[in-house]
Amino acid sequence: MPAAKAQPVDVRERILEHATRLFAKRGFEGASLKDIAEAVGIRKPSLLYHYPSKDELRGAVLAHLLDRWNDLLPRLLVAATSPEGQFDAVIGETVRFLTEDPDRARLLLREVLDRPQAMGKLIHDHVRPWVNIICNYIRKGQQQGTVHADVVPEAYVVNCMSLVLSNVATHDCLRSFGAEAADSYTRELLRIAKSSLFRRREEI
Amino acid sequence: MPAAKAQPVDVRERILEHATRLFAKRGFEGASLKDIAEAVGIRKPSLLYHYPSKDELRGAVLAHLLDRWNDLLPRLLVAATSPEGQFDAVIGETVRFLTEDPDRARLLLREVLDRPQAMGKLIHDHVRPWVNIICNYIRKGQQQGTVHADVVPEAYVVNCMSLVLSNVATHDCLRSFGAEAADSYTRELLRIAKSSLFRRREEI
DNA sequence: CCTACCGATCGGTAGG
DNA sequence: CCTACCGATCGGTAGG
Repeated sequence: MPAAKAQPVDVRERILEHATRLFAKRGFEGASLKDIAEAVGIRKPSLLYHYPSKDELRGAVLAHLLDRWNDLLPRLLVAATSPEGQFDAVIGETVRFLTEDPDRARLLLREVLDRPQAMGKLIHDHVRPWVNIICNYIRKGQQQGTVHADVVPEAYVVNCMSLVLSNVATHDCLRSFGAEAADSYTRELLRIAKSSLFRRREEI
Repeated sequence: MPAAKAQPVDVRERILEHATRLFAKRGFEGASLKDIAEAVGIRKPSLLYHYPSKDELRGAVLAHLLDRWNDLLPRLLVAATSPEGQFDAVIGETVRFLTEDPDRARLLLREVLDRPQAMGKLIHDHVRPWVNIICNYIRKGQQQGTVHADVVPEAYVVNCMSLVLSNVATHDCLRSFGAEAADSYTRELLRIAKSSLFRRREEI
C-alpha cells in the first residue's frame, strides 16, 4: 500500500512540465538536469532513470508539446464551414494554444534556432499537412474573389506562423513598449493577418 | 618592428565577429569562450584580456550590433519623402540589414528570449525613437486616407519588427517547407506588411 | 528513488 | 599574447 507518496501526479509528466518551463526560460544548454530535477522535487539520478539522457528529455519535451498540438487539430479543422470562419478558427486557436502557455512558443523558437535542420524535418512531417489544407482554402478564396489574388499561399501561412510564434514569445519583452492594453499587440496581429488576406467588402 | 603579426585586422573586432556567429548559432550558454577564442586563433586567457568576462563580451557583441544599426538609421529616415516611399525604405532597409547577416536576427531573438527585461529596456532606449517617427507617418497617412483607419500604429510596427526578425532568423528552417524560390517568403512578408497598412487604390 | 562518485569542461586567475 | 592551474558545475554511472 503506497499510501503517502510525495505527489500523486505522474512523475514523468511533472518532469516534462518543469523541463519545458526551464528549457523555454534558459535554453537547453542553460537549464541543468540538477535544476530541473530539484524543481520536480527529486535528485538528478532519479530524473535520469525516467529519461536516460538530456537529449532524450529534450525529445520527450518536444513530442509532448506536439501531442498537445495534435489534440487540438482535428476539431479545429472541422469546426468552421465558411472560408472566413475557418480562417478565424484556425488562427484564433493557434494563438490561444500558444498564449495559454507562452513557454510553448519560446521553446519552439529556441528549438528552431538551436537545431534548424532537425526542426525543419519535424515541421515538414507534423505541420505540412494542415498547412496544405489552409492553402487550399486560400486558393479557393482566390477563385471566389474573397481573397487577394497576389497572396502566395504557402509563404503567407508560414509568415503567419512565424508572426504568431514570435509575437507570443516576445510578449514579455515588447509589452514594455507602450502603455497600451496587454493584448493590443495580439489583436493587431489578427488584423494584419486578415487584412493582408481578405479583400474588403468595398473592393468587391 | 612587429612585422609578421598573425592577422593585421583588429583582434577585438575579430573576437566580436566570431562571438556573434557562435552566440547566434549555439546560444550564449552553448558557446564556450574556448571555442570563440580558437575560432579567432588565440587562447582563452588572451580573449579574456580583451573582454574581461563572458558577460562583458555579450554586452560588447550586442553594442556592436546596435552600432551597425545606428549607422544605418539617419540616412534611412531622411531618404524617402512620400509616405509610401518612406515606408518602403524603412522596412526594406531593415530586411536588408538582417538578411545581410542573418546571425544578427538570430542573436537578437536569443537575447530577447534569454533576457526579456534587459532587452525590453534596451529596445525602449534604442528603438523607441524611430518607431515614434514611423508611427507619426502612419497617423498622417490615416488622416490623408492612404492608410487603413483601423491600424494601431505602435502595435503594427512592433508586429512588423517581430515578423521581419523571425522571418530572417528561421529562414534556414522554413526553407525546407516548399520548393519555392528562397526569397519568396521575404517577398510575401513585404506584401503582408504593405497590404495590411495601405488602402488599395480601388478602395479610395 | 537515493548517495557517492566519475571524467570533462566551464568561466576565470596567476604570473610572466 | 602564452602556459599552468583554480574551484565549480556539467551530464552521466555504479550500486544499492
